Amino acid sequence: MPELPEVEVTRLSFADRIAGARIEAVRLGKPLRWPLGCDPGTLAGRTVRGVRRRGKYLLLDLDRGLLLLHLGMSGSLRFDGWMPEAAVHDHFDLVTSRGVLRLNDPRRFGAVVYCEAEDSPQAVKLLGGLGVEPLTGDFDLDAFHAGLRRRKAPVKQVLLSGDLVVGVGNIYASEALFLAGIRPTLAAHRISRPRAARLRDAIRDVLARAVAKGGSTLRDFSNAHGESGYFQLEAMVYDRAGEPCRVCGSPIRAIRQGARATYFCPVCQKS
DNA sequence: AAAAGCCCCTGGATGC
DNA sequence: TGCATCCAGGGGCTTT
Repeated sequence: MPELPEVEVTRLSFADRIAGARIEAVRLGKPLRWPLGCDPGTLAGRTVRGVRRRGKYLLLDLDRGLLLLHLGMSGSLRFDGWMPEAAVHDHFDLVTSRGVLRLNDPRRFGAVVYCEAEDSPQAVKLLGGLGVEPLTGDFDLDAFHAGLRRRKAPVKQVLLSGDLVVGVGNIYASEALFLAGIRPTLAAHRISRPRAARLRDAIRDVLARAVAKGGSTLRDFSNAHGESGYFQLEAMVYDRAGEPCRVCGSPIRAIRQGARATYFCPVCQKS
């Protein structure tokens, strides 16, 4: 479900409220993708310093150690002073002095992992191979173009892999490639420098606009306040197979790349 | 090193 | 109405 915009919108919706909170208890539901990695009881008494994001991971900094949170395909967080009894898909509660942070995740591809430090083996295994953050000054054109040039896979797959640039998932990969006028099947190494520049700008643009719209709510995404996003209404191609291109009117085409749907306009994205 | 497949899991939509 | 099949916003791991 959640790509960079949804994760960032989630972060923004509770980071200020949870900063400074004292952890009182941890409640676990059904197992998530990985075990917590520590005795839940040992977290009581620690303080949440703040919340950062790296790619699609959220990092809850504690006064000692940190919690890595991932929302997988179907996860969402809530943070509230009052929380109802845990329901079927509520699998993690962080009970704090300022409220309960709850992870709801029907498919359980998400995870909450405790690490002693950001350079601990567990943290490095999960975060170490990640590409650059697209919304910072680190998203350098030279490095991006050089990265594309050494990959022969279709550019859509390279964007999804997350080892060049992070946070671009299945919705925003299709959207960014449309904005850049690039066919998703084009081998990454065949992208010229000017087109790489266009693609970089398109990625930044679509992600930033999606954050501003509260992310995309396709079926059930909501931020930690329970509010939906609206960017799906502005999608140019995603989930619009057969519908007219918003620029040229041609029917949007859907194909399959690596078992995942890709959408593009055959006219606006000639190559 | 890079690419392709597999797999984790549940629920909703579709088709017979 | 019931049941089978396919699909879904991710990504780590194993195999080529």
